[in-house]
Amino acid sequence: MSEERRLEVLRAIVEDYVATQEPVGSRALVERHHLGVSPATIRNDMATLEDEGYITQPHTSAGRIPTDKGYRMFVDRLATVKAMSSAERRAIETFLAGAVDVDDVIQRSVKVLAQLTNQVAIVQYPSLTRSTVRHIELVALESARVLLVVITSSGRVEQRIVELEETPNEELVADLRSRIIRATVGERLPEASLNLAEIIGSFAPGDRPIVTSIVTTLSQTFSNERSDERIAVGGTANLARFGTDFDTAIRPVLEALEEQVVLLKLLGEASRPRPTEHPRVRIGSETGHEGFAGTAVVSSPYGSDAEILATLGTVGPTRMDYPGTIAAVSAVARYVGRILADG
Amino acid sequence: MSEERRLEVLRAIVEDYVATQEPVGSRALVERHHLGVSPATIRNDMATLEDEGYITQPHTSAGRIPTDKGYRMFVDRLATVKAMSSAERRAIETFLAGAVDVDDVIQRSVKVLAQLTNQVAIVQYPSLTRSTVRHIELVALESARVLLVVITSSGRVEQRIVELEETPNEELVADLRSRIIRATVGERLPEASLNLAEIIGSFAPGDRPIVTSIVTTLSQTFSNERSDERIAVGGTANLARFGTDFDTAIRPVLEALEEQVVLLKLLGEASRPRPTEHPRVRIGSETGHEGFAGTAVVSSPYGSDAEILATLGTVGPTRMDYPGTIAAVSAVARYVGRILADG
DNA sequence: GACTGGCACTTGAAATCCGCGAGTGCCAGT
DNA sequence: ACTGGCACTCGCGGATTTCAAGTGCCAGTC
Repeated sequence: MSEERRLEVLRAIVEDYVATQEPVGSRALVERHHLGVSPATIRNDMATLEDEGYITQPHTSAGRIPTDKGYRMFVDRLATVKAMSSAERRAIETFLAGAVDVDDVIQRSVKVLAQLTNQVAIVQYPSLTRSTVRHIELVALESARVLLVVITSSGRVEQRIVELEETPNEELVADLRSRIIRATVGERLPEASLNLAEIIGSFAPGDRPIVTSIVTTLSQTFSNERSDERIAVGGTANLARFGTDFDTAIRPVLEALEEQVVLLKLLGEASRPRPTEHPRVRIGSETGHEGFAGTAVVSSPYGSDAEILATLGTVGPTRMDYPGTIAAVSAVARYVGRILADG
Repeated sequence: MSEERRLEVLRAIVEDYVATQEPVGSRALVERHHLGVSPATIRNDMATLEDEGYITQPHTSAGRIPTDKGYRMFVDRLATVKAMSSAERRAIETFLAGAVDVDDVIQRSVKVLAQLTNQVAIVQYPSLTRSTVRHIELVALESARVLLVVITSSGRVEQRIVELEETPNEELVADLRSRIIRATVGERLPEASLNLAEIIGSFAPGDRPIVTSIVTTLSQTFSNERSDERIAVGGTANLARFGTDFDTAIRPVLEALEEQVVLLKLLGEASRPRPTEHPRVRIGSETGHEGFAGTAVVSSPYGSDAEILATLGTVGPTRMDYPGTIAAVSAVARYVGRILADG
């Protein structure tokens, strides 16, 4: 029996199972896919595939369903790339282009990704640590308060209000402002943070207290882990597709979706390994998260050629349309990256 | 048979049903609550209560469960207020006080509210239209771009970048900045928006194009509906409590949670009617949203004494712990209001 | 008149049983 | 290497039964 046909059978099983959600038997297989052989032959192939761990039967008298290993094989070697239609591409592009600010871009990305894939979509906000400083503004407010505004290359704006001991005079603020700008604009945030430390020394000792508290607050803002953690989630209504048993299938995912830490782990590792062309796919236990049996994550970094801003992706049942999902994630990542890179 | 005892029975039924999630029969009732009468007597009361529409039986041979009308009666006249323990109050307060910015306050509120109530929590961001302008800053960026930053009384910061035809000179920007500040600071956003319109005329015709595009962008920002629509949702894993049937019980709620419009309607109407001390409770059809049968919303406006900033609340099954939920919503609203009012 | 004990009746939920059919593995034959 | 045939397995759906919780009502008591 040929290795080649056996893989063809595996592909057929995955496709049918994804389409019907039901275990697929040898008869149905030959009927729907014109493999030129009889059911009995297929049965032999299936037995071998089962021995090799690619498929399994839920119970003796049922058809086969793919295992995680089976899906893995499908994704790696069998799936044919399914490009988005140009109409779809244009729809995504114009929908995203209509956004008014970064927040809006992210919101729209989540929405469009959820709709395209019929899955749960998650989009990480552009990372701060990976962006550069575009501009910084100091604004003296009433009663010894100063507002700090930081604009990053990705268009994100962070602000912070500093409470001072005494109201600083205008020249000091102006001076400080221009020095800060000189020291940080164009730098990546971690470097900018370092440069800031040196500024303090250049001021008269009398001004030090004020300068120090402003600079340290700014520095904290640059290295703020929390703001790296922002993530938007959408399409949770699609959780229905995960299965009927709430407690084993749906609940764990819902809980994970509320734990940014978990989400970040799921997304964060997407960018690291071999820089694949395609989005990264993790199936079942590959997600490294228990309760995610039966769940697969498709994720892709986004950004410009020069820098990766963050990651986005979808979470769905392992029995998903991989080619379609991969295409959608990939397309959305491309457009979001393009839009946010321009600012 | 006394009216008084009948209401006592209703209260007992609600409490037991909320606790056990199971229809409650006459025997169980007399056992758990020391009403000094026999099951038979209770049965008579129950028959009457059923005639009056406060309770119903799912099927003939089962116990009774409260109807929406029954819950309504319970909430209005039977529920005893359950204050939060001072430990709980302190926990809420310190947790919320740890927030670094408005965004963080909202995130934390959602989290704490969801945890306290074991329900889905929703918190609306402070409304723009109801706040006043605290400060406005214009910053000339590179290449004919100007950054607008608006700080509102509630601490929210909105920013927008304007692309101009040509780079404005510094004096113009400074002049415009001070006039804008004079015209808007301290005003509510809608009024500020009106005042802005008058500014344009006071500039030399040559400067009009630049002034106009800046001012109109600002004006749009003030009246931006979208930013009023921001809502944070949390505790969706608690949806499990809604019931076991995903499609009829959980799905509709999940879908509603993704539709800000719906959420806003649910929350938005909380502030309008008779200004009750307590949070507003809407039960089942009272939510005015189909698919919300079996669902109740507890919501409360928050803000300072002077102004209402926005609304927050929880969504849960009608069989919820009303006293506890009301207390939690009320407490969180109070603390969030206090924190955001200070800025 | 209000309450109670007793009793016949209803009815859904859980347990049990059964037949059907899809699907399998294996074997002998081409 | 493939195929047709066949005996076998076994879960699912439907029907049937049992069980017990709960009710409504009535006659009797305080």
